[in-house]
Amino acid sequence: MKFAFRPSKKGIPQVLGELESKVMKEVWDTPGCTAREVRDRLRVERKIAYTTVLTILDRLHKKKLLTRSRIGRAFLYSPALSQQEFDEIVTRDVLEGLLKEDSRPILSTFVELVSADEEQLEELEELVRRKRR
Amino acid sequence: MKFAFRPSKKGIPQVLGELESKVMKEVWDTPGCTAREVRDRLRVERKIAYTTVLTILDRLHKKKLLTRSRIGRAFLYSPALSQQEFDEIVTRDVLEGLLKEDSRPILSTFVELVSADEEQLEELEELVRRKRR
DNA sequence: CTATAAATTCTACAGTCTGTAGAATTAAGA
DNA sequence: TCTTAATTCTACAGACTGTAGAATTTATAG
Repeated sequence: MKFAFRPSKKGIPQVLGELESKVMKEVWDTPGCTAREVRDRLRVERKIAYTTVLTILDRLHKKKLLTRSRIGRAFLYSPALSQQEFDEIVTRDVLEGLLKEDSRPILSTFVELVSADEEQLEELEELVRRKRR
Repeated sequence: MKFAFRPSKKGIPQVLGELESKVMKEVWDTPGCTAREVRDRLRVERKIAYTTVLTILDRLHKKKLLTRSRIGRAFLYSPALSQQEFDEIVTRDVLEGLLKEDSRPILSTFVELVSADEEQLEELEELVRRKRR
């Protein structure tokens, strides 16, 4: 995968477009669904053309985020990765991307941010301790 | 600032375009320089039109990454932030962006990546220890 | 075996971002 | 005032995303 991470957004839209994110969400919720199903579920929220959904599904497929198989005349779309796997890859890529730079300031900023929450800091401490032995 | 972070790139281009990055670099190297100076220095590497450089300087100015003041008919451009400040903001924004999500997997991926390097891990441990008291 | 309905594919346009640069305009100094 | 350097304006291309109509393909009902 090769993506841009938008820190100002929240959730999947940090990495995909808004509509792409919604479509991924639907497919994660219902693996093996058809374009029509996705379209119908998005329709609940707002008007959207069937072919718009098709285009997005196709683009996500080209990005290798969805797999598909033909059943009769329709495609069934499924996620290529679970959302957990996806999140994990994003986190890993972003952190690796950051750590290409001089790691000092990154470590210190990370600890600073984490320590805004006492529990997080304890968790971090525990993780470090475990690694250290 | 509001930017996209491209983990696959290295350095400033993780956040700015390639040419924008080079221009920023020149201005960081020589604060208070003119467009012509920047253009001349980029020219050493490859052919580039003066107005192209002007456009980039103007865009960086609009993005508030450069300040400028008029001297005679020309603008003098200076960085709005030192490169250290810039890097710091990027790191902070990216990490804050990540930490909007469930922090558990982020902490654990972070520790995992950091522990690829013994020294980094020690540094992290020290930082955590210091916070904990 | 063919017509119809459903599905896909193709094509296209808009808006944003970045790279690129010519044309027009402004203004300093000789 | 004229020349020339500098800026501003405008524009286009390519990537990415949102949007959707038109054309084409295909499954299946009759």
